[in-house]
Amino acid sequence: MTEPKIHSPATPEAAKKQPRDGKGNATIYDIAKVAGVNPSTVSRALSKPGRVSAKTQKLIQDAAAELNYQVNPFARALPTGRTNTFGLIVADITNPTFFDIIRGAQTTGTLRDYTLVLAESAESAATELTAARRMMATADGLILASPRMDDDDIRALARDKPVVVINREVEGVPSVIPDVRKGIGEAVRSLAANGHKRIAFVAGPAQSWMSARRWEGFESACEWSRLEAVRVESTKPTVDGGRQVARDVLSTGATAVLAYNDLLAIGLMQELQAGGMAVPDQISIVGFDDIFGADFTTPPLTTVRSPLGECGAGAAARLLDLLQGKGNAEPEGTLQMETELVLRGSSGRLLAAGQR
Amino acid sequence: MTEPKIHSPATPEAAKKQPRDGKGNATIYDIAKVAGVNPSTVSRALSKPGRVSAKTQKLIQDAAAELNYQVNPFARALPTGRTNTFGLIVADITNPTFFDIIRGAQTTGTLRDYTLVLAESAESAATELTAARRMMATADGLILASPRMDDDDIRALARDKPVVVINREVEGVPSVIPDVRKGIGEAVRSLAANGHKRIAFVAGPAQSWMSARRWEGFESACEWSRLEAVRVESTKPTVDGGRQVARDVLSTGATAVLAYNDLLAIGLMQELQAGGMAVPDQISIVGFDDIFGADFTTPPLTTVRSPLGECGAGAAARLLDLLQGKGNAEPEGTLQMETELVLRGSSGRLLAAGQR
DNA sequence: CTGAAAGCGCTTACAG
DNA sequence: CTGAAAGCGCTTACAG
Repeated sequence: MTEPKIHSPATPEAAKKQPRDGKGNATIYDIAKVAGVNPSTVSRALSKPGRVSAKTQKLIQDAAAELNYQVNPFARALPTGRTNTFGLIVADITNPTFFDIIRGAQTTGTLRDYTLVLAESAESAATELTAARRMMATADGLILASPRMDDDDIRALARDKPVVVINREVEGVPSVIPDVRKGIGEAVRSLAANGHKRIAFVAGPAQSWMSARRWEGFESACEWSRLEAVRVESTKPTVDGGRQVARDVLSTGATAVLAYNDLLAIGLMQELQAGGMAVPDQISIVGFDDIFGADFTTPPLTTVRSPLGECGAGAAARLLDLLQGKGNAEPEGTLQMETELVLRGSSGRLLAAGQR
Repeated sequence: MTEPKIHSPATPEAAKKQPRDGKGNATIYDIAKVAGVNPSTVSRALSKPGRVSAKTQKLIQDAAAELNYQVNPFARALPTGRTNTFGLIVADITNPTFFDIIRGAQTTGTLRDYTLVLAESAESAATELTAARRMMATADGLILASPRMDDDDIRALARDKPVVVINREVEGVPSVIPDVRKGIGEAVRSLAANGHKRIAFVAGPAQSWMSARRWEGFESACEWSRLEAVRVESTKPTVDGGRQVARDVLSTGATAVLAYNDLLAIGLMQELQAGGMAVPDQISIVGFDDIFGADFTTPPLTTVRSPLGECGAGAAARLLDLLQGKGNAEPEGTLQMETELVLRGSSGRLLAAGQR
């Protein structure tokens, strides 16, 4: 009988890796050999400290350090099904609204030893769903920021693995949203205090969940302050959309306007100024979100700040709680983050013609 | 003899997963059963089409579709060591300079069936190295955008797996950088054509590789156009840093200034305007990068556009070529992307006092 | 072209 | 507390 042939079909890659830095990647078997224990003991020592005697623990730790051991995440993921990874899908990676959300999620993820995987839907519900499914295969859970897909798709995903939604409420799925009331209330009261009587809201996309909330908040705040609220539709929530809506805003006779978002507000302000109007002397403009660059304008934009970073961080915390079995108390509620008015130069008292 | 006991230690997770959506996750074994072939044939059909007869291929494809099969990326990664994942580390996730880089990398990654994993170094070389090592464990390769760590650390990483650097040149490591010459040349010629004689460069961080390149380009462009080039140091490359440097800029007597980046340019413009100066009538200001918001200012900022999106896309393409064994031709060279002047309102002809 | 088998590097229920 | 063993779901060299 000859020696048994050892197949090592998966080894060509390993063979390529070996020479890379002289010592290749150590495995728990290498550690076991050095420490003189069984590989399963090494596994226990490394993955759940406390289940192993202090002495062996140290032996193993030292061996691991000596060999410069790094766990192989795939090998770990295969039997457990967990990857310590969570996904975040945003509608548009170049939209500043999402920057702080990304950072917030990233930061709390890293703090809790989770890695963030980011994808973008390019504002398409179909792309979003594809990306989500793809992520579901590898990530432990998912955060959807301002998702475009419909509630049923979101619920279907949530049936598979934990999902947290930002900027939207979906029945049965936990969510984190900015509570617009406080910020809008402050904005409207500030305008009222400056003598404005009729103020306009420039709405966002018709299907936007958030735009509807903001309009509601606006209406009720105006009612409360006894101001006349008028509504103007925009074509798209961008700087360009803001420019296009300027005529309509003017024709309402409103002396102050709250825009669905900062981009609209900035475009509107640019167009009005180009037409010779003075901001805020002739018209006050208030944005929404306090995105990066909101203070680049002249005058800098007054805006209702959305706590986007906190939303991202809150969503991540929520998701990780779910993954780690905490927070069973209120797994499906909505977490509300407070908004606040950031008073800058684009809003103020109306000046009579003679004062200008 | 009793029935052999079957240990299934790794199954509690699977058991938890099963009920989730009624049918659990199908494996190649399930497909094999349905299609009536061996699992290894399924594997071949799914991972390298063409190695299997057309008939079996179809059989397998249909079974996979019917079972709604999704590969398990971890199971695939374990024997092959590949994950179809690449990492991108940026210094600051809220710095708009990186937005387009991220998007560019993301887009070409998705196109080539790779997933982007994003991390942030928070401007710290140490954090950056930690994040990089961590990513190296799971990703197939790495892109470093404006890395803060030193050349040796980068080379050490590159010894392990393919690495591509953006916005910096590191000997022995492939890189993608904007070629500043064309854009700066255009900017300086434009200023010269508008009658400026002495122009200032507001430098970025002393250790910044890019700032040094931009200053060099500025100097030689000025020499070519026979303009006097003066240099002003800034404390930090932010809007605030721009404000602080205004006095120094004024004291040089320059009538135009090119700033290391748009943030500095915007801060500088705000401070000068606040001091009563007219831009561009009394002083022209040109930024660098064309970040989001550069056109929010009044006047909108003239700037040298860096093709950041293309840099991200180019770096990703380069990395994936490396991973897929292409591009052996020039594995270590520098890929240069062209810059260009974006002429907006903040630069122009100097007006004599009487004309203002 | 296809089957049978070994192996990737971990984790964990089962016995001591 | 620790060892021996099975299993996670794939891939691929080896034989037909």
